[in-house]
Amino acid sequence: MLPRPPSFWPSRGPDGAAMPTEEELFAQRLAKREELARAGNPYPAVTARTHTASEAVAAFEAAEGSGQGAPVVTVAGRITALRRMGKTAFLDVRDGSGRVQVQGRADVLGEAFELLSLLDLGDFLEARGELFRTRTGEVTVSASEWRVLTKALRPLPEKWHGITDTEVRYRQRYLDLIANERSREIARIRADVVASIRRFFYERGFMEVDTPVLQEHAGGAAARPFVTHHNALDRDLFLRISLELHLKRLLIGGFDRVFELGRVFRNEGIDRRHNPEFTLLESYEAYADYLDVANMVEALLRRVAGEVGGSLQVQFGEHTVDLAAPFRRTTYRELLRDETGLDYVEYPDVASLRAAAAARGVRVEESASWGKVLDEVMSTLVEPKLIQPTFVFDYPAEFSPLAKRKADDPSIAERFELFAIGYELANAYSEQNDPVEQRERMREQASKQAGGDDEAEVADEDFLLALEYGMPPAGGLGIGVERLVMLMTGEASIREVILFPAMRERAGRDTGDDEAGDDEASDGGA
RNA sequence: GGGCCCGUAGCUCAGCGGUAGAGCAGUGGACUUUUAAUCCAUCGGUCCAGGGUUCGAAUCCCUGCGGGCCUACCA
Repeated sequence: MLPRPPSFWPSRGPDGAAMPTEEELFAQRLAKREELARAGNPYPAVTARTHTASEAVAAFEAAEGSGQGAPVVTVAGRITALRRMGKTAFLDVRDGSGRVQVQGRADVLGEAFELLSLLDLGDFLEARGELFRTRTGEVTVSASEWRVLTKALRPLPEKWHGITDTEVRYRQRYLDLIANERSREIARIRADVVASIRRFFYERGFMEVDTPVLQEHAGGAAARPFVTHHNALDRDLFLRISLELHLKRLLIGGFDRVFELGRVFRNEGIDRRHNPEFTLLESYEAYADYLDVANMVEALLRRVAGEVGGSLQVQFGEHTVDLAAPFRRTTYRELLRDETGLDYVEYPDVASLRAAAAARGVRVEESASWGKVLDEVMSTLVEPKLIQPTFVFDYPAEFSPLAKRKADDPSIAERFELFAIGYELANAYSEQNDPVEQRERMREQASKQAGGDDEAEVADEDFLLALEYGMPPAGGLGIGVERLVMLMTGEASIREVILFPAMRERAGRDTGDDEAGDDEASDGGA
């Protein structure tokens, strides 16, 4: 359960009525805050820190090694443990670099020692003093002076079980980060993955760009968009579902290598693998085709894994994913035939294909198109088996409207998807740059949409106009960053790799209390 | 959307038809080298919400809210 908002801030007064525990804890800390304020500002703007926690420890060890005197340091951080024992106290102080112990002694601190009783776990503290090593060997700051940098008003999660309630972990991620080392580690790995991706593309001469999130048409993928409204223009706009069509406009504009790491939004369900907003990496390279892109993706994954985890053998559950060996390469038709015995060229119409799918236990909606049925067979029967990185080349052109057809077989698109640990990691094409063909394909999709398929591509006339000016042949790539991070961390849920995953709206707060709180607030001046 | 599981103190959990519990945190006390400090004492509950069954409900039933997993949907 979540803490309630401090609607009780206007204290209910010392009427002796039993206060709820949480409120009582809050009130105690508020009182300590007041008392600290009498001795100085409990929220000063500047600190006099000279060393991070880990720097302080290192400085002492260096001095020790060279026989110099013990350094005097000022450290600052959050109090994560507090051991008071009569006339001595030990505090664990944690900052972004790590932890350092601070000792306070009555004979050194005098009156300031008594004020230590106003400290709680969670407060931020600054302490200055000489470093020494305790009897148990720990490098410690012997405080000659200290002050509070931030008084915390709510208690931190319990010190060794931490916080496990998944809901609280997601809704109050800061508590999760305080309590759970693993959550901090995942966040860092994600940051490292993104940084590594950027370095990779920079080194290859790609330019990073930003394209609009609010769009007239949400194109470039098949997904339901979010709709919003622009008041001044009095017009509905869509949140983008991909980056594709704007990046291609940049190829037309003359930038040969562009990429974007951008948030996209898809109005779909939420589950272990899907979050309504997620980060997409897309890159476009002129004068390259999808085979060039495949080679690049392989290099990219190795690079990221090497930089992030140091190993090209990535553990995922019971599986070890090997990124070092050349990735398996197969084709859509061959893979499907090998895994299910279904050769789709033998089923050119929906009815027969549907029957073949049903014979293999795959059932689809009545309205499903030929491509949809095929995709369903693939994703339920084949994709989950693709644990090791596997390139699947040459998708049916039917459901690849933005890809170029193969020169020797127009029923096939120059497209590949890369799979690992059972799901799609990357999707790439030799990009369709024939404006006539592209217009036909988009119109086809648009009629599907008119026919009730609200996830079909929309015809983006502005994009088609751009295409008519000529786009160089190019290889394009899309990678779901969260899925890549899941692979790199071994996490099975996308919510673990998104700091603030989408959650339902919180339940209405306890009846009556909010109104009462508001009344008190509005009556506050009376 | 469907199925299963969960919701008890600030945190982690026990209790599962008969007076609401433990550890940690808090408060008071002892303690000048602790580090899950220790020891003594103590405060703390809308048992998610609403309805029902029952002499009696945290416990059983129904509904709702929130969460998790599975499934469906999902380029």
